[in-house]
This record gives sequence, structure tokens and C-alpha cells, in this order.
Amino acid sequence: MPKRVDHAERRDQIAEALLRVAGRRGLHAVGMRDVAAEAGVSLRLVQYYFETKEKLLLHGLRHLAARFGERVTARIGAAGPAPGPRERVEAMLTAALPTDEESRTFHLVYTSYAVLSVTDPALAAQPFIKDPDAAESALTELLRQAQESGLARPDLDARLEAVGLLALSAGLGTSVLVGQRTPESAITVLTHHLDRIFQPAPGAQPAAG
Amino acid sequence: MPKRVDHAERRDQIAEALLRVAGRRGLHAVGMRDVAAEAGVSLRLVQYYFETKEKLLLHGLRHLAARFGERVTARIGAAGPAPGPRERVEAMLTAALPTDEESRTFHLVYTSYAVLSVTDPALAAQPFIKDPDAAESALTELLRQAQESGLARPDLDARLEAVGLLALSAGLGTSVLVGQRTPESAITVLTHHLDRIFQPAPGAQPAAG
DNA sequence: ATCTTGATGGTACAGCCGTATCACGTACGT
DNA sequence: ACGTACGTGATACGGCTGTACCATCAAGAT
Repeated sequence: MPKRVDHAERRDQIAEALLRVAGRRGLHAVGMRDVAAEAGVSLRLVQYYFETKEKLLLHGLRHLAARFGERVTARIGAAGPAPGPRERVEAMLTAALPTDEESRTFHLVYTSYAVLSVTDPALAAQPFIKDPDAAESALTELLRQAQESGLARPDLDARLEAVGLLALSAGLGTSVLVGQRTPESAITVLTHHLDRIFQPAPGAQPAAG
Repeated sequence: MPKRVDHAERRDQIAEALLRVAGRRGLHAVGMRDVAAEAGVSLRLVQYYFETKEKLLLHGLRHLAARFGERVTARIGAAGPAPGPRERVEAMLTAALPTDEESRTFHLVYTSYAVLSVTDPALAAQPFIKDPDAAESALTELLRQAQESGLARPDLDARLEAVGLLALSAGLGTSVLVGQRTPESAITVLTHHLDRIFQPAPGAQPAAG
């Protein structure tokens, strides 16, 4: 046989090419030939590693979600040596805002996938809503911890707030994406809402435990 | 000449056909032939009234925005004979949530346009962000009125809250659209946030003025 | 009555898309 | 050493897309 190739690695390379061109020209305008050219390979190779375009798109979606997870992790790590709940929450929510090229691409392509998943039975909702659900649970847990630590108002429904914050972040992200709002103003709105949640209970000391 | 035809009316008929098929199969999958078939006319006629697909899409967007405006107005009117600020705000925000077929189509197609406008220079942001900006101003004004009437907390920045509410509503709408959340839970979250804003100033009587 | 012009139908054309097919080289198992 | 399976290239094919072209009918103007 010829040089044995790591299929998983090659598939990821091609998936990254897909995301790059999708971020530039829109997911709807992405063809297999574009992906091949962007990845520097022949059209045949894209066919070889992903037999069909549908599989390519699905893998692209998974790859995008994975990269975003790493981005959030990195952001939390960059927030300091031992980031508190608020820092973690801010890292999660601002990571999705289109503030730089990577997050801009992420938001655009992810929204494109979301739109496609509504009508395309292939990109079924099943794999699509898994990650948002996980984010919602993680955020809820962070808010609960903040409440127990006395950092956040204890009279709030943590899950309700988590859902609201994620929807707020997504909505703000879209408005930034279409140029209606600047990233700074979006962050201002987000911070404002976090300030209302992260208020110590009246007369409570921020005790550990 | 043959039967003189009202061009504006015919264009609206075709635009409605466009929106119907876009709501069913996704805006990305809409071709001129589909629109023609849905409208019950020949392909040639679609070309005749909209010379190019780009112009058809642009008119479709305007028509969608207009229909949504009427929907909001109708909702406000249905909220009672003399709806107060809170009722008006609720009508605006819930009208965009995908609770029935019409709003579902609206949200899907509008989001599709938003995604397209990011990369397509034709659907420039110029006409696209006009309506959201108007909604933001209208909502801000309603919140200010509520504050002056003592119905809403006076210590809030009305515009900041308006921006947040619109982004929240948009984000919730998308999550409902992709099937992550039920319309009821979205309304719950929205109502919850409105409850926090629409609180009378401590010790203030809801006097008119 | 004829000419003009708006409205409509049918259809052809060039281009792109995803997919399939054929061909070839190369490196490992035997 | 050799055959077999993997990796890769080139290209063809059918279908769909937006657009352009040609023809026709109808009704008002002259």
C-alpha cells in the first residue's frame, strides 16, 4: 500500500478547510470543489474521505463544536490561575460573541447550521441541540455554585437565568454579526445582566462553603 | 394592451409564495421555479416582475418585515382596548417567538436572510438592520413610558434593557426553532425577565403623569 | 383596421453542482 | 517478486440553476 494516512487527521484538515471557506463566503455557498481547493487537495480526495457532502457537513458541525469547546476551555484558563464562577460564566458567554475572526466565523457557521437543521432532515436536531443542552447544564451548575458561595443572588432560579443568559448571548452575537451592534456594546449589555445576577445576598458574607 | 395588472400587488403575491416555500424548505433551497409553481404562475412571470433573483429576495425581505410589523400591530390591538406599556412590550417580544406556523416561518426566513446578509454584498446590512433598529427605539420608548408611569423600575437604563430584551427574544426564538426548547418555556423565561423590569418603584404609587 | 405595447408562455443555453467511473502508482503482506 | 489493497488523479455525467431569447395574445391608440 502507499503511505498509510491517518484518516481522522485528514478528515479534520478538510473539515477545517470547510469551516474557513464557510466563514468567508457563507455555508450556503460552499461546494465540494471549494473545500478541496481550500484544503489544497483534489476534489476526489474530499469524496474519498467523506463519501457524500452530507457527511462532510455533519463532520464539519462536530468539528466546529469541538473547536468551540476548546476555545471556551482556553478562555477560562486565560481568566486566571483559579477563576471564580463569574469569570467562568463570562468566559463561556463572551466566547460565543463575534469579537474576533475566529468567533465571527464560529457564530456565522453555527447559525447557518442551525438554519439548515430546521428544514434538512439530515442535520437532524438530535446532534445539533446536544451541545447547547450541555452548555445550559454547565452554566446552570456554575450559577448554583455562585449562589452557594454567596456570590450570586440566592432568590434566582439558576436554570432560568442560565437559559436567559445563553439566549441573550446568542441574540447579541447575531446582532453583532449583521453589523447592527458593536462587540463592545454587546459586552456592555451582557455585563450589565451579569451584574444583576452576581450580587451578594443582602447581609451575607461571601463565605466559602 | 391586455388586462392591465397592478404590478405592486402581483409582486406581493409572488413574494408571499417565496416566503411560503422558504418557510417549508429553507431559504437556501428556494429556486425561481419553486416560487413560480407555488404562486401558480409561470417561471417567465417571476422573471417579468422581478428581473433577477437578487431583486426577488430583496423584495421578499421587505415584504416579510412589513408583514411582521402588521402582526405586531394586530397583537397589540388584540391585547385589549387600551393596552398598557407592559402589554405592548409583551406583544412585541412574543410576536417574534415561533409559537405558530406564521411566526415559525417568519423567524426561520428572517434568520436565513440575516445569515445571507453577512456574506452576500447584495443583501447589504443597510436595509437589513433598519427594522431591528426601529424595534429597538420603539421598545426603548415603551420602557421609558413605563418608568414615567411608575410601572417599571426607574433605576434601569431603558435602552440597555430594550437591547437585552430584543436579543433575548431572538435567541429564545432560535432555540425554539431548532427544537431545543418549547415555546412555553421560552415564554416563561421572557415573562420572568419582564417581571424584573416591570416592578413599581419602591413606595411609589402608579400615578399617571 | 392597423399599429403599438403590456403581459404571458415556452424553451434554450451556459454553468455549476454532487456524484460516479476509470486509471494509475505505490508500498506492504506473503 | 508479486499481487492486492490503499491513496490519488482526471474526467465524465445527469440534473438543476438563473437568465435570455423568441413568440403570441390582447387591448387601447391612431
